[in-house]
Amino acid sequence: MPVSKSPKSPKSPQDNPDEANRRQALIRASARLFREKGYDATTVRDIAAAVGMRSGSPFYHFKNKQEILKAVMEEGLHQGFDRTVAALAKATTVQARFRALVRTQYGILHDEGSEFIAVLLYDWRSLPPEYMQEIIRVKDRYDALWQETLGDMLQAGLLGAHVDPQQAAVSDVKIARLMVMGAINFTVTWYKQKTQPEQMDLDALADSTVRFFMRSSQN
Amino acid sequence: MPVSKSPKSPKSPQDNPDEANRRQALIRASARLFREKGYDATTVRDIAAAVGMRSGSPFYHFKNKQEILKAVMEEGLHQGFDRTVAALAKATTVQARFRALVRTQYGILHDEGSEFIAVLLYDWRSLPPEYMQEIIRVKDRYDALWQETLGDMLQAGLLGAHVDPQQAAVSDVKIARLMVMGAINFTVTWYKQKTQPEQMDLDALADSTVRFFMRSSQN
DNA sequence: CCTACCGATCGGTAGG
DNA sequence: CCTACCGATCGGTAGG
Repeated sequence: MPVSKSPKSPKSPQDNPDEANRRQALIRASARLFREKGYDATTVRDIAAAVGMRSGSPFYHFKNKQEILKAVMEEGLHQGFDRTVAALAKATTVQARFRALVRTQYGILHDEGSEFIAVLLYDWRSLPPEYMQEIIRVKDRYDALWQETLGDMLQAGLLGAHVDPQQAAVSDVKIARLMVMGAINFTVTWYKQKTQPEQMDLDALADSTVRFFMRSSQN
Repeated sequence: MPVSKSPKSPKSPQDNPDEANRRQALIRASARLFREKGYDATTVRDIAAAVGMRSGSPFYHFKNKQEILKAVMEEGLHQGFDRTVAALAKATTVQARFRALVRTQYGILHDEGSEFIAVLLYDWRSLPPEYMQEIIRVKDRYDALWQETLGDMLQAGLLGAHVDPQQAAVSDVKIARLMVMGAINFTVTWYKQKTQPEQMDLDALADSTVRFFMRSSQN
């Protein structure tokens, strides 16, 4: 029995490749718009127009606007996780892993077409509470990638200003992660790419960041 | 010629103390609501209700909703500036000035009734572009307070992981400020006070932050 | 500052 | 996925 050719069942988006593509297009366009104007200030009509649909059609792919936000955040966490794992895999030393984490996070936050995590950071409050748990669970796995490397750094006395490796506590690792990731994530509020020629690019920004946080060996 | 007792001229809010009070009440209530739900998700009706007014009455004090947002941000910058200057005045050493900056900023961000700067950080995008210039000018003076102390710290080799005091460049100070303030400001996204008893209070958070960023003398 | 209201917009739906 | 639409809400105003 051949599968019907007309896409009439939105039950499982993965079933029909065309439908999955349209769904992905909606997620990408939404991420861009949310990042630019914010979730609340972005209209379903804006989203529809961005992918060449009419105003009611996004609801064929998503139950409501909040589901779109959730999908954007999930996409961001999955992409971010994958990119981070891939970057870590290529790094051999602790220092290299740290560099990889920093540089990758900047890419995740500022690369063109990579607006998902910025949306998560900006519009977390707009996510319905019943979705938060689910997102947090994925985010925890993400944070764990950092926690491990930062813990190694602390124990080797390579991170921060003057933490004594001997008495590095668990809470120190957590604080270190919150400070380092906070500093990096906060760049979503001020860093603009491709504006001026003298503008720091992401490589330079990552270098400066690593230099600020990481102790050099000969110190 | 005696001044009319009935408040009928909203031209200069400072003229009538009652009017100025109501205006302040609106700003404070708006800050709390914006901080909680975001600017877009907060209704003028919400704001009015929070101070016991009817839905149209806030427009007696403000031209429109955006003016309220601007007023909230201005209030935050002025309060923040004053608190920071006062805190710095009491500090004698560079280290003490750094501690003062960090602890004060945490208070500015998380004290009850001090939601203004958090709103500025969260809802910057919602501010009409024509107001941004004005706010940025005040913010620059604010940042300058940090820049000076952080510059001294860098030159004394007291800040960050391994910056060589001999070759500290101007851009290093700026990066240092962006990293330190970024880490602190980003706490608006995760730090919650008074939830659990084991929850770090602001003093502990400030201590951890200082310990992470500042080099101790005997290092 | 209230009453009474309006025009516009927005998320969402029915029915094909 | 489109057409056609609706109910609700929202920022803002007139007139006192």
